[in-house]
Amino acid sequence: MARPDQSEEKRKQLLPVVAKVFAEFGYRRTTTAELAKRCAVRENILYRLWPNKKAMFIAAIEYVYDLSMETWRALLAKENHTATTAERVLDYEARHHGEFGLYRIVFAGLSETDDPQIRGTLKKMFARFHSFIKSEMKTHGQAARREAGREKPGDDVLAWAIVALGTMANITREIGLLSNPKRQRLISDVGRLLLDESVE
Amino acid sequence: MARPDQSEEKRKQLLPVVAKVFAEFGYRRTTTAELAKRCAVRENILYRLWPNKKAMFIAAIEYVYDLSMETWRALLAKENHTATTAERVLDYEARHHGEFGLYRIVFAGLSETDDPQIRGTLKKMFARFHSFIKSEMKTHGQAARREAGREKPGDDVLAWAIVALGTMANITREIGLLSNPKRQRLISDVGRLLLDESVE
DNA sequence: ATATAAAGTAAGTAGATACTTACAATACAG
DNA sequence: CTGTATTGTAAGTATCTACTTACTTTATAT
Repeated sequence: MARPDQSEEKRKQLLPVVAKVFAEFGYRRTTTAELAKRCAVRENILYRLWPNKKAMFIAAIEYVYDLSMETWRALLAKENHTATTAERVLDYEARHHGEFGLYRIVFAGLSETDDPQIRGTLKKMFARFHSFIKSEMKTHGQAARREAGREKPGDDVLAWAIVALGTMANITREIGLLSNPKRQRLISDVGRLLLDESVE
Repeated sequence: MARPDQSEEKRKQLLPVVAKVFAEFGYRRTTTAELAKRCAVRENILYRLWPNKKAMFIAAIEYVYDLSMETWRALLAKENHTATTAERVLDYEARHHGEFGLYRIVFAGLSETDDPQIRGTLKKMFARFHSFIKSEMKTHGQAARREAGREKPGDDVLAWAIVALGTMANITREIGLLSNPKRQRLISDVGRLLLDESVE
């Protein structure tokens, strides 16, 4: 009868651009006009693909998360007998920090946590990230016994790790991700572990 | 000649209210109209105390940070021979998470990191926070030898700690706080430490 | 070819919102 | 008392921005 609907393809095509703009400007400061301009379409075309700006943002969070996960999975698929998968992910993250702008979008989302949809998306994302890491820790565990001898972190780095715990604890509180007792354990047990590490 | 200028007192009086509103709504979503309403004054009075909205926000970050530090210092001043100062701060943080809304304001700030003033304020704040922790770690070090036996964190908690490292690393990148190599060490050295902890 | 729905263009609108202005009331130094 | 600077009131303005509407063009299935 008429032209076939290519909305899905168009969405896939524009999403990387949309995500990039949100990563650059955050949520509030990103205007639909700017989104349209960078996508080289008119605003109403964006509104045919997504119901509103919030939906565009949520799509961006998910896109950028999927992209990160894809990279990690590809890393893990590579055969490498000198390092566990968990180690490989750590090495990769240490070198390629935030190249997809994941965290800029996460921070933008954290400023919008009173929106239940955005909070829910972040929550799901962090939970999946965490369970991914946890499952990889098991693989690491089996190999770790064989290979001892790691770099000892200095006090400076350990102190940053403690700041990290405090910050993460607040993120999980903000998005309702961890229960109070689990958050307390995160700070006090791991914190104590790091404190003790600083003297041995 | 005329009435003495009481701007300084008024600023001090309104700042807690201003900080609370920013913590509730983030930066962009906080309107000057709402600020004025909650302060029970008219907008132009706020504009006599601060040149613009951004200045109000920066003042709020500093206020809330000072308040946290004050609480910690008070904690440390208390004599307590069963725990090191570092341990007391950890215990306190574990229990009283973000009661001053510090982190909500920090997240709001992280969405505005392309503003050099806001980025600078955050940077200074995190740096001071870190050096405070680092200096307390030394005190802890001397006491830790005497008292062994801490709670062993489970894999679940350790995995969250690794997520925390990744998140913190991105925060420090975002605000230009840590050099690339130091960030890499944060993730790989402490990450490895935590991974190995999960099996022993 | 042509009916039909999708893709694109252009302009507009209603509501926010950061910041201003003009003016009245008040308190204090002299 | 009184001139003066501060404090408070009230209204406004210029700009921005999420979202819409009305319309034209284009591609495709029959």
